[in-house]
Amino acid sequence: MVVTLSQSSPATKRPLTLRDVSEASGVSEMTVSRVLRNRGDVSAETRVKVQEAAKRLGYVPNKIAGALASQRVNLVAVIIPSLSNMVFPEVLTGISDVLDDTPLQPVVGVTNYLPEKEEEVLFEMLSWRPSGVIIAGLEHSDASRAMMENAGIPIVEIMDVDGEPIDAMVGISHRRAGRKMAQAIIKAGYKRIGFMGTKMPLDHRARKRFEGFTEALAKAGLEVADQEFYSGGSALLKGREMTEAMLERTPDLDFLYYSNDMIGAGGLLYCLEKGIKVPKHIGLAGFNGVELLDGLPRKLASMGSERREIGKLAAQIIARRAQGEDPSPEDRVELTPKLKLGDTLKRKKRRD
Amino acid sequence: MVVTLSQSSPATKRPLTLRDVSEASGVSEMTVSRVLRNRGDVSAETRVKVQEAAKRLGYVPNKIAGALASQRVNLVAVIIPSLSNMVFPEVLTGISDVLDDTPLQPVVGVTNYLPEKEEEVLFEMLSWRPSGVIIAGLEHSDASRAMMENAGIPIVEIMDVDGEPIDAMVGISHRRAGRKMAQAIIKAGYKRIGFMGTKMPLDHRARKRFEGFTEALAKAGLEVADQEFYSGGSALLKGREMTEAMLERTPDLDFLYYSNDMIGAGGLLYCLEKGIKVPKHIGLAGFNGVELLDGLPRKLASMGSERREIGKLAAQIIARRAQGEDPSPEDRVELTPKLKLGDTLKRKKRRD
DNA sequence: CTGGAGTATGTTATCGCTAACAGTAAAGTC
DNA sequence: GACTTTACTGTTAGCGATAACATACTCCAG
Repeated sequence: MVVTLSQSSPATKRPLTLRDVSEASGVSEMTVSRVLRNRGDVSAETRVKVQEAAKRLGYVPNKIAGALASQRVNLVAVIIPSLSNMVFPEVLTGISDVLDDTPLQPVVGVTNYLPEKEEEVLFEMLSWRPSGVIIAGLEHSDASRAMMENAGIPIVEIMDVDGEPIDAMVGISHRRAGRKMAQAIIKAGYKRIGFMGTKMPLDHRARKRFEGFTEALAKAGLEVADQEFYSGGSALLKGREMTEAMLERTPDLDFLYYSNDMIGAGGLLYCLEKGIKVPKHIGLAGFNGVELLDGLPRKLASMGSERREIGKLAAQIIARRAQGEDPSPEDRVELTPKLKLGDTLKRKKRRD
Repeated sequence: MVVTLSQSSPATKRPLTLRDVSEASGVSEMTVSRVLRNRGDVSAETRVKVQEAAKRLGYVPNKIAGALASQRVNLVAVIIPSLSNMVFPEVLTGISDVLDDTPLQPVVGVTNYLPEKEEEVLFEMLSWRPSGVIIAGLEHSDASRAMMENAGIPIVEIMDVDGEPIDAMVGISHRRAGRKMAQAIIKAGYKRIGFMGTKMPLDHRARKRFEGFTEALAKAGLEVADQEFYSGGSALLKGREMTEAMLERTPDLDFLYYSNDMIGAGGLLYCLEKGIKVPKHIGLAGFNGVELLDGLPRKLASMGSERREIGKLAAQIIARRAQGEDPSPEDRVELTPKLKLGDTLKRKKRRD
């Protein structure tokens, strides 16, 4: 039933090598190599001859061998905690945008927020001798740090700037972001504030936001009136459920701060459904400024985390270094997250 | 300010090789190699000695060299159209789940739905001589097909089964899925049906669903009463906007079929907001069965696309083949998408 | 105490490609 | 016309690991 139409396949199962192309086109392997990499002088005539032969045979160069011989690997290791949080694919997009204009290629590794897994992935990646590493976060195991310090390649730690980087760094201050949001909330006159977020032992950025948040509240003589943490599951649903539970438990809350937009959106939908007046009766805010929010009935207050830009800048640093540029102080960049009040945070001071 | 505590680094910038470990531990390179790969007989004594030296020096093996020498590369190329559509990260999760228990490692390439880009990515990936390829879709350029046919490695085409695979295949029939949804809609008694989806020249699966859908409608003497296509932007917002536009243009519609859940959710939120009675006045359905739906005020009718399972099965095929197993007819798997009526599709026949 | 079967190591020859260096012939320079 | 320079092509020697094949040394059976 299945018709196998094999290409002008050389019958032999052995994959093609430079030698095959060399023989087919009557020049040396070296010349073939030069044509295929477009490097060095080759006469137009032989160039065509070789290209034809390569195409006809269906030759695919062996980068393994090429990399070993040239001591150059055009890969950039990108290590992130997760793919299911849309934030990271967006960083990747930024990285790709930049690397697409260079010979470099991103290779992604996922750690699931586990330091041991990060160590593993890092080791695995470094063993391919990439041209650089882009890795989320500033917190790493000792072994991971050591590996990166000794790798002799550019390392860019992204997303976060609250800490000391190994080499380069591009991100925002999550502590500052938390503070800024707290200040906006306070300024709007809210007083009884609830917090919802992920269980944070390993999500350092969420933790730092929370710390900054409580710190700024404290400065204003306030504290978080209730809090709840979740892990796993559908974030939108969790946001809804946690909001319900919290409002039941602590009915006098007048503001809910969510550690990410997804649970924030769940909370918002819940409030709208229950007819709770937002932002008058209860104010809401999330974090990240995800695109999804644009489609909600009401715009959730949030703070952009600049992830696309972070990806771009990180990739640019790697690209520059790969071109031989030296490390510079400009390789440590702090971006400023933009506060968006949306429709869920009052704009003027509450008259009370 | 920065304290650089460099490992007992050998001062030299030159990366470590097997020889360094060999010298440090007083045995041959071969023995070191054996210890590090845990292969062949080595005395417990030397094993420890070598491991210590390797750790002390911070040695990271060079897989480039290893792969070249052993002619084995434990990478699996995974080629998908996009990362921003949550569907694909979920497939990746399935793949990782399985490959984590093997020595194999996924490497992801993204094509942005462009055949030329697919060709590029494929070429790039194959030049690393991976142990297998998992690629979305059955439609590829001639050059891409040729490359895969000649690569001499297992190829698993995923997501779709409406077509002839190069080698293995795991997916659902999108044509059938479209038909099935149409039948459910017809059975529920809806008659004036609108369709919204992505611009489809290159999204073959969306196209097939639409074809199956219209085909089944035709069989019942119906046709799509209105349709609209979008591209780019926030899907949730697009869903909202398109729904508004369509209901304005064709007010007598009684059902809206969305080619994915995200725009469906946007449409649902719009309808709820406008007080349109769902599913009585208007029925709604999407496609994919994404987790997000769980958090919506009303559950959107949808059809699961089994993507996690697809990823798993595909990875299992590659893993088996990598172990030397021969191709088998079981390597072509059609999964059955499950229809979920949710709260937006009437359950009984309309009395009219 | 000789031989065969293990263990535990070392040696040698690639793997497929590229850097570096060597030609060789044609063209340009003074 | 001898001497560079330029344009092209080839030769040689690795890159850093592993496969495959030695080579020692045990240990024990017969």
